Amino acid sequence: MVKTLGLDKNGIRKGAWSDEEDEKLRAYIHRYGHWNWSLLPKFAGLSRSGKSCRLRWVNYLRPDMKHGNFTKEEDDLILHLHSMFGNKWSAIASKLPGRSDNEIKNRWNTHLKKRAKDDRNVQQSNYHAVAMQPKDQANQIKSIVPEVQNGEKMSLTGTSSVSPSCSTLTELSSCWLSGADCGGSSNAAPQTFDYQLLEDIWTEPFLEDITSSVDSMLFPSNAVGHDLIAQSFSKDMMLDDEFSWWMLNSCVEDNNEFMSCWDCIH
DNA sequence: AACAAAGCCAACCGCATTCGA
DNA sequence: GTCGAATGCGGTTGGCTTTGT
Repeated sequence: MVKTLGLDKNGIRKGAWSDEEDEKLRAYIHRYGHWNWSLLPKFAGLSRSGKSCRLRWVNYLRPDMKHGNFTKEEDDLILHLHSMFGNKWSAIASKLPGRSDNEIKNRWNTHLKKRAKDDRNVQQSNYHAVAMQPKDQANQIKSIVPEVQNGEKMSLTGTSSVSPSCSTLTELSSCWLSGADCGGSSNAAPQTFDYQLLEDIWTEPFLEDITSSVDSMLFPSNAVGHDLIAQSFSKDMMLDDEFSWWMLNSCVEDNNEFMSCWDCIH
């Protein structure tokens, strides 16, 4: 499971850490802290590079580290955060106390990447199911939602805040299911849309699938996951903060701007 | 039982960024 | 402003373990 032990040309040890080395590093940092990673190994009596010591501490020896299997809630949170941050493992790790970026990265590559791909496929097939519905059902929806028929942009606020700006209900569904903004007036502050109204409209069985897909895209599928996310974000950003969502929405078209926007909201 | 393939994860490597002289 | 050292980050590797044949 670990790389074989060896020495490089400078006599620096490589490969798996022994219990003795762990104890030396732990004891040293406990007493003096990690004031300088480059000099630390010398003072701690370790034949390791500073880099290696730092990695060992950050990924394994830190006292607040959790060891063991990931919970479903943690998996859900990683999936959710990865959809926002991409491969920004340190950013994701900062939202999961006790887990290192390396651990999360491994978790993603070995388990969650496949699950995320499967989820996307499910969402796409739901979208196609909607697109294949008869015209009269689409007209029925339009007749109930005059704002949509008139081509006005709309967005969601409230407990399930998200603010795609779309001109038709189908377009709106498409945006939700793909996680994309529809474009248009993305720089405008969102108008409000009653989520309850949406539920009243979408009473047909096929539409129930959509609403659950939308929910699962916006949040992980279980209540505990919701709590975790809420805890994770509560310090930095309120999910139902309309301004925050508007800012994110207006930046989300440009991934490079997204991160700076995220920092800005903080 | 023996072997191969896939899964898993600790650790390494190289690059980017930050910091201090 | 420049340069080198230190630090941090993300991608990749290597080898042990588990599973399948």
